[in-house]
Amino acid sequence: MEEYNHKKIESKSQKFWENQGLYRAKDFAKKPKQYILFEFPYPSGDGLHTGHCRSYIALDVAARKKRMEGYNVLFPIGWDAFGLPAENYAIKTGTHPQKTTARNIANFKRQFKSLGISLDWGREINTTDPKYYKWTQWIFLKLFEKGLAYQAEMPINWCPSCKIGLANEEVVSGKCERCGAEVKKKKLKQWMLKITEYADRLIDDLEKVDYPDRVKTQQINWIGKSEGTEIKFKIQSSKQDYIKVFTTRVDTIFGCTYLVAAPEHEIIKNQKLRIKNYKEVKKYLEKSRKKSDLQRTELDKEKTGIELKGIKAINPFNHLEIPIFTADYVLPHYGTGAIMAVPAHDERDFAFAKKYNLPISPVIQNKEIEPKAFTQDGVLINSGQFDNLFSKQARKRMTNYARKQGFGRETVNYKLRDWVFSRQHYWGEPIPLVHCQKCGIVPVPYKDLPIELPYIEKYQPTGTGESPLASIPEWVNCKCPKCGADAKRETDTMPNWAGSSWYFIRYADPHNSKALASKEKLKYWLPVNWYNGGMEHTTLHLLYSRFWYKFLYDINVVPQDEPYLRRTSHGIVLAKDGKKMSKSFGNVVNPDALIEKYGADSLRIYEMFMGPFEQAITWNSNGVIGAKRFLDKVWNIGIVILREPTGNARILRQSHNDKLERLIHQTIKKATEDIENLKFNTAISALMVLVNEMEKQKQKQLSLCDYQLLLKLLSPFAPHIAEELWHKSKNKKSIFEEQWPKYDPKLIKEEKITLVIQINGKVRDKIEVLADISEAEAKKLALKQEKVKKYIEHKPIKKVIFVKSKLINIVV
RNA sequence: GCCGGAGUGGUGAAAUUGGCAAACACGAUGGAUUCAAAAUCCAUUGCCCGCAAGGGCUUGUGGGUUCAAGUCCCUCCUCCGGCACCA
Repeated sequence: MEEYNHKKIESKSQKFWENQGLYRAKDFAKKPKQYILFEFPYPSGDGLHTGHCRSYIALDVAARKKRMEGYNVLFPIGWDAFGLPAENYAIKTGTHPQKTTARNIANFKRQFKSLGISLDWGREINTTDPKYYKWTQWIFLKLFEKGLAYQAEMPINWCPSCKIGLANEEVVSGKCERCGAEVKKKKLKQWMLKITEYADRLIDDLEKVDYPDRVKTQQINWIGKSEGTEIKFKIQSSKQDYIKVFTTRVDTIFGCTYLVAAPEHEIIKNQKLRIKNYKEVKKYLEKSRKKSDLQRTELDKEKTGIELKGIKAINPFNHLEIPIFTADYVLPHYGTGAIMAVPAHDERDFAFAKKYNLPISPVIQNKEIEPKAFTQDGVLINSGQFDNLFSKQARKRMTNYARKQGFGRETVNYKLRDWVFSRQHYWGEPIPLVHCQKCGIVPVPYKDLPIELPYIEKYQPTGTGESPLASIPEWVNCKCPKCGADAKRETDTMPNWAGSSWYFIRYADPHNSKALASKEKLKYWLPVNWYNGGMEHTTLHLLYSRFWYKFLYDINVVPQDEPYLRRTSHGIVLAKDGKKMSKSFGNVVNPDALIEKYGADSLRIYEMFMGPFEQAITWNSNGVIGAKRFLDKVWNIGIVILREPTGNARILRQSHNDKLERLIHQTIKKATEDIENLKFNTAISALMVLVNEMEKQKQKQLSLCDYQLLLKLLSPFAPHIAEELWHKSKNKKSIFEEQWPKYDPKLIKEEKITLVIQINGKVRDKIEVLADISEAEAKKLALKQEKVKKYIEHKPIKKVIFVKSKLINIVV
């Protein structure tokens, strides 16, 4: 057996494909279209690692198969190239992000090509290209025009020593990643997008699409719609002040023994003079201000809080005066920023009440509340006129009552918050707005787009929290588009998510300078048929892009209101140490060396064979050896077959021996279905079984027809070697212009099967029988078997269970 | 704390969805080939008892349903992923 020369073959096939232009998607072709998409990569300086490759290869397998099935396939790529690492690298080294990015893209491109991914390079896009971000800015202006973009004071992470705003990622346990200083919150005016306006549609329309249940569940939970009641609690001996709470359990309100307000709640400021322990309260507020939301979350084991002494709230249902606390486990941006606490029927309240020795009064009948709160629905007690009602009914009546009395109403809350769209960074799309003293905020006219990022030499932060753009007067100073007076540009840029929220739309028509894409082309290509990406993007990117797509649908730009018909997600590839592959852990496996040593086809086969695609898996480079051996086998069978004179009867024969024919058709079925269902690993193992059988028969029974069928089935996985062997068997055209094989259901059926004989559910014997044997016959045969006789002896037969063409179970 | 997913040989895993547990690979051991090695080929490879024929056990734990459970139901344990304490 000889090894095939993968280096020679792979570069030869790659050149052939490039010359043929095989993977270029044709606009408006008559064939049915198929739009296959993976999340476009951020071109980092580390290049691709074997973890990235897995999902690209998987979609490439799908794309290649779809082409052979007669589809006009769009399989595009681009670069999500704005981002923090390039900017930080620029601050450190002075190298312009544009240069770094170009260098990284060239490296990624080389790697994609060396893997043999069948991308349409004619549609490559780059989010940092002004021709592209012109349309990102255009979409922002449309959002602004429709009132979906607004400004609000929002806190950012602020490092007082670096004098720079930090991303969450740059804050490591409350400290600045670079200098270690304590990170503070700093309030800044930020641009926000009203994604909450789309919350209901983002939930409801999930019904229209084919996403895995776990993805749908995550999105629904993230949006977190909950219907409940808002109740006003008056402050005792205060005319105007009150605290509004939101609750889904208004039925338990008679058990409310205290209120908790978020540290940011205005009541603390408003009642400052009456709060007797204000000094201590202030200390608590300062402490909690230093914590991120995440830290507040992490500290759940030790719930902290402090009573606002001197003021009391009045429960409007039973007029009891109850204490008010502030605690940082209550977040300011959910609901009303304050809660009513019912320790008897809420676990968190229960723990808090125990810690601070607060009364616990049950209002649901006959339920144990020790040692744990009873949190389910039940029949009300100690609730005045609402006694004996069941929770569900009580919620309705009590909400109605509150509305009539004017201290409450039915309301809906979402966990989802509006999208903070401003970044104080250089390397992002400039927000196309102008601040004019006279006219206020003025949008840049559409004809003046794009507002290009100026090319700068210094990336140092300004120290004021503004983006580095603020320190370029030539760029900042401009004329107001409305009145012509001196004005200043907005210096905030957009987040990374902006460009990635609509890139798949641009692939339909990437060079259009008149529109983000032409209507006709959008109609032809959209929506995306199959979108694969990581679970880590299920709640942010996926939701943001669905939001933008719906908005673009509303303003009549795109033809549907859902962008992706089918979403799948790959499991991450862990490094040998069981951790995520990451440069900081130093555990990254680069595909280049593996391609050099074993070839791209072997790497591809292993990546697909290593385990179930949707499950996380640990990388092991040794596995590539098995894949290489498999391909060597395919190569060597080919050598034997192709050496035979073409006139040879055996070689020409269409039909061969029955066993092989059956196996071939079974393999076609398995491979076809498995690829569609992301079961690449079992598709390959089926191919291995077929190849092992062909190997045995290569000298006698195997025909060229059989072998070519194998090559077609193998071609999506190992395209280079399949193409080469296809050409060796006197074909001029590409194997990818061939039809995907079809199986004959009649030929799949086994004639004979092994029938399992069980006695009392234990396997005792096996017999070869015709596949369609009847129960009576099977029973007769089974009872004749020596072993069976031995186990039955003289015991009476109680029952016989017969599963057609599988087993017979005799119960004695 | 909440949500989601998963626990099967030395390793990655498979199991037609309730019907022969361990397919297909990696690794290991023995043999062939070789001056030698690599590569390749052949054989063995879940565990226990047994010289053998053969028998028993086995899918994180404990229980249940069933003629039959890796698969369904309940208990507990462990690991992975996500998170913005969702009131």
